[in-house]
Amino acid sequence: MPETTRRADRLPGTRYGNRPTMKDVAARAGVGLKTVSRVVNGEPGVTPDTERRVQEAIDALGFRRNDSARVLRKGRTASIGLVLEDLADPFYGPLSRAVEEVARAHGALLINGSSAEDPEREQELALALCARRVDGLVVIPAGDDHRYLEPEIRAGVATVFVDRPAGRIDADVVLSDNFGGARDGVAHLIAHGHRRIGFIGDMPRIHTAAERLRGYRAAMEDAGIAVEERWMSLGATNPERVRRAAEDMLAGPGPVTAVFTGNNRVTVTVIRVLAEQSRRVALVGFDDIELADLLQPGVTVVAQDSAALGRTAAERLFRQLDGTLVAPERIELPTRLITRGSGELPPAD
Amino acid sequence: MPETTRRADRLPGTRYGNRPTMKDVAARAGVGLKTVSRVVNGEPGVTPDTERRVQEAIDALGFRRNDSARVLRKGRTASIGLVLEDLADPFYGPLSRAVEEVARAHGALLINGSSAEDPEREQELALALCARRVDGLVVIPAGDDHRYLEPEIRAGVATVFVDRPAGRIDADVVLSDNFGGARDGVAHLIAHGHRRIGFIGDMPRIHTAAERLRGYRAAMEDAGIAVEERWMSLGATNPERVRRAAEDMLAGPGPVTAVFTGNNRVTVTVIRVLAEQSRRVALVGFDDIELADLLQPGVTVVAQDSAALGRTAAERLFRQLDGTLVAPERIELPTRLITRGSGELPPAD
DNA sequence: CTCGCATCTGACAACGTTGTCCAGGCTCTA
DNA sequence: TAGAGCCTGGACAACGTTGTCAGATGCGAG
Repeated sequence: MPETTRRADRLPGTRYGNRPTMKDVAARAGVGLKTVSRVVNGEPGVTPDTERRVQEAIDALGFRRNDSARVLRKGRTASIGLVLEDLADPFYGPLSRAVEEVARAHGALLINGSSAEDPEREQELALALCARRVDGLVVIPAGDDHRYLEPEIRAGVATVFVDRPAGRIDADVVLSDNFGGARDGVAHLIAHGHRRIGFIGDMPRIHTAAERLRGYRAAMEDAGIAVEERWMSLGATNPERVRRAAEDMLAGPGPVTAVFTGNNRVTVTVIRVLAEQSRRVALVGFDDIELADLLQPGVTVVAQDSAALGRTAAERLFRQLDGTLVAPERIELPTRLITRGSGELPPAD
Repeated sequence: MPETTRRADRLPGTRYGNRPTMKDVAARAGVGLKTVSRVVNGEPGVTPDTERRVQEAIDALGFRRNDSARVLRKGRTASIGLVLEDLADPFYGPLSRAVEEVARAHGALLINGSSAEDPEREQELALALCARRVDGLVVIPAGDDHRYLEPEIRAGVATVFVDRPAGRIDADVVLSDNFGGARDGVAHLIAHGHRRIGFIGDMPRIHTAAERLRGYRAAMEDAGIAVEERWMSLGATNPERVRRAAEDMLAGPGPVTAVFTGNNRVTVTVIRVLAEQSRRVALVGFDDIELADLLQPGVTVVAQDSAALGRTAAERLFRQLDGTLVAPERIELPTRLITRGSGELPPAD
């Protein structure tokens, strides 16, 4: 099969396996080094005939410009970094994709990494990206102290935080209205007659979790309901703990008649638990989930627009790079209550 | 608030805003350039006292090694590229994450980009990554001719294709058993008494779609069932077309009693359509979907392990870089039929 | 006290590209 | 035909790092 390449063809040994450089192209085309550079970059000042000869040499040698050298010379990498929690989480896919699209529109590549919710790993990753001299950084914080980025920001790395605010530095932040969204969601349950309402969320050291908890408390207080300690479960990170927490608050005397869940992962687990109950328990979840409308009953959620979060953050980042922006700002995007049935169930004591 | 940094502190003007270099560190510490390099890279041959002085200078200046220059000198970037179709697709999140974890274990960063199913964009992206001198490339092909990668592969860029095979070049490929999975899924429907079975899938120019279609045809043929043209819909890419296709094959004389869907997006749409039908129609879908078990009925699927695909591909890529591998190979991972109810419904004529 | 050796340090070139600047050849005009 | 001006092409330095190699320093042994 003459039309294929076998790996055995590859030149062994030397670095990059003897990749041709502009010098090689110049020699082959019989022109100067800079002339090749001009052709490659589409700069003016090359006669059509010379350009053709250079182009032929490029094609013949399979030359490809070395962007590392280019970056070293020019000082801009045309790439931005994205540090997020977990790409496998359905919440971050669209966000990442939105950031990528904006980057692409600005001719930049996106490098991303997952912090796995570990502050140390977040720092390690962010600094590795800075060492590559990304032009900017979009960070979904795992930690709560970002002073380690001070030298980078001072050195000109555009930085925007998303989903959670930065810790101890003054920087651009784009978030959802976690407090308001949670308060509205819980108020919705109260409006449908519930008073014993459970809350299952992430560790309060995570800003979004703390804000949503605050929203829950605010809604309850507004309604004059005293929250009992056992209605709340914080830091339920894995499905087993969420399950136990849900079962606990559904059992015993004075069980909850409704549950507010603090994020999509918790919601999914709680849906399973509720499906096993004989009694109908109301549910409102933070974050939308796919197929929520097809379940019985449909799942009422407080939805945030993760793509909009990413897009807004990335656009702001490039405006920093343009020099258009000066003062860091905190942008809060609204959430949307989507009623589908589960949040409208009446209390079943 | 003395503990925060304001962007206004940033030095204006010069490239990178005056980022300190090893030279600056050396000057401040009163040592030679190479000594700084040694400290930064943890090379031996530096007295503790000197090391301390250098470290102090590094901290004082906020120095961070410029990896672009390092790459230029060393020839390895310790980064790999991933070209996939759409990060927002739940199928690719875990795959990407798996690749990232393997890369991380090898001390490499992951740069990824979405091709949006456009061959031209795939090529553009892959070559941009090569220009950055990534050490390797994991590609989920959108196009069917990858000869443009020949010079790169020859130059030593490790390359692995995932999910779909490479076109016109001989390279490592990791895929799911699309043919077998689809055949088993359709056979499962036949075993439950169905004979008029619909197939809704992607454009057959996409390898996975073609294979799954082939599996459908094989299962039908094995059972001695002549497939009617109007039972098949190929190239239904957006929800509207899928919906129409499903409605068409469910209407008219001799409607299908079961549907096999070719990917997760199609499955989701078809679930919606079936939910509106008065008659119970059986369904088996390719790709698992979240909450499939909680629907009424649960959705029977042919599941592929996207994380395993990513992990296998990345591991193979690093083995190429180790020099452990020689001959390109085609690795096929098995799929798994998960029965949840929708695929076990009897025909309702 | 001096030599030799081991240890530590630094000068220098090179990586591949781009920006600056100058040389040479051409055209056009007087 | 000579001079001015324009256009094209190329020599050279610089970007920040690392590998090479030779010099400096200190210590112990003879």
